[in-house]
Amino acid sequence: MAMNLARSVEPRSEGLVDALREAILTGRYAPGTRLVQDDLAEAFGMSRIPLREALRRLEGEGLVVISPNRGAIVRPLAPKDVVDLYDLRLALEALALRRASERYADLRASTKARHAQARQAIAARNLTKLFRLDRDFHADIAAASDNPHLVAALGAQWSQIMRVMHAYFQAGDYPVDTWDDHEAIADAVAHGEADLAVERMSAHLTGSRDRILASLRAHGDRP
Amino acid sequence: MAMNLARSVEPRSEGLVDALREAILTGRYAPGTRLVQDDLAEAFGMSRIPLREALRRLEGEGLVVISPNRGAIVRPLAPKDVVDLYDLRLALEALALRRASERYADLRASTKARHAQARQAIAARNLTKLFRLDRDFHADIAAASDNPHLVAALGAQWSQIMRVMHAYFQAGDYPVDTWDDHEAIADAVAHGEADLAVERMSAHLTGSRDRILASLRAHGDRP
DNA sequence: CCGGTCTAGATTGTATACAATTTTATGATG
DNA sequence: CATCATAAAATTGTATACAATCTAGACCGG
Repeated sequence: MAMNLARSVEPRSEGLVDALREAILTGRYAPGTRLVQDDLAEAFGMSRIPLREALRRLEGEGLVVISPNRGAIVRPLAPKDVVDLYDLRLALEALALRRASERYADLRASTKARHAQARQAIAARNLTKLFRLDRDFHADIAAASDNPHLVAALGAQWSQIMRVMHAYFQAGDYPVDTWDDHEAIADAVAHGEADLAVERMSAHLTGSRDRILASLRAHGDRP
Repeated sequence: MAMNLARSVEPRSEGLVDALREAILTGRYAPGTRLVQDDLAEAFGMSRIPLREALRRLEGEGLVVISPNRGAIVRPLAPKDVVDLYDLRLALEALALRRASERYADLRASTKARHAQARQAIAARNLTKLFRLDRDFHADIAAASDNPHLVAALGAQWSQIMRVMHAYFQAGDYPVDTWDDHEAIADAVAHGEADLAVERMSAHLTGSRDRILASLRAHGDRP
């Protein structure tokens, strides 16, 4: 019986993947960083076996590059990646918006709630929270598309863009009109106006991208 | 000084990933199949350590699902996946076509060459070769987009769709007008007519998808 | 016959140990 | 000083062994 409410203890490598991914997305392990197995294994208190499996997992996700006999590094990022990623992202977000609009998905309430939270987070200079709120909006749209494969593709994109932001952003750079944009997009979706929603998303993403590229040029091209 | 022309012997797990992926894409390991580590390790003549790493890699690619303490299975496929995958794929292919059209990428020669090869492959009933020729066309468009992230996304899609085709196709079902479609699309791209290319691609993919869905309904819903 | 418990077998998870390879340090040589 | 050869150290790759967990079947009371 004892029906395992605590859920069988997950294998070491499970939580490890999440911890490593988190560290990579937030830039604690910056692009290009060498991931030495002995060091990481000691840092996480386990042997290299589960660690290596976690690295392979992340390799499959595109966050890590592994060269035979030479080890793993956090996948590097170049300015062109920013352009390419946003180009791809817009195509994915547009599809998600169209599918969400078809069913008049109403994300207005949750979007508004996040807007309020964002104000607090801005006041508290809580950048981590801002990232999470931003992600939640886009994740909601993805979920509303009712297409798990699209959700996965957008998730992969988000990971890369998160890395870009952490690599090229300074805390102050977070655009304040993000949350107004979100509300405008949610409005369009709720009214089934897909084209309008896509147009607004396009402006939103272009602005975000250009801000990253500008801050990149300002702070030096050598990230 | 013996400069390693033979390229350092790649680690066991490298070739293994390719071999496993191949087996999954061609349906030799059908969707839902349990991947028992001991069996696979023996089959490939190695210990479970490199094998497990290969499975993690494929998990990251979305080809395999691993449950803690219960093992890995080939990721299942449902009819809805076919719809979702093609929906996503069209968005990706459309983006690739637009970028390729911007630079008037001329894929007409290689496309025509493949058309000729396809005729031979059809005569020889070489289904594997047909798949490869089909993939090459779409890979060429992806490459012409000059966006590695888009290439990766399309590659992931192609993997899943390959699985679908092998799961739901009979040898005879390969649509013969595929190669005419390809030539028409390449023409449009070479003339920079992106909208036309996308329209043709849309028709091409819709036809392909519907043929899969039909053959699915015909041969029973229990793949 | 049904549902539940228990144990044996099968299977996965990981630490240890060692082999293979690459990188770094060293010194010899021109 | 630059360049190459060589040895030592660091690091990755994998087999073995064993612990942890799950699965299947035997058994039993109802």
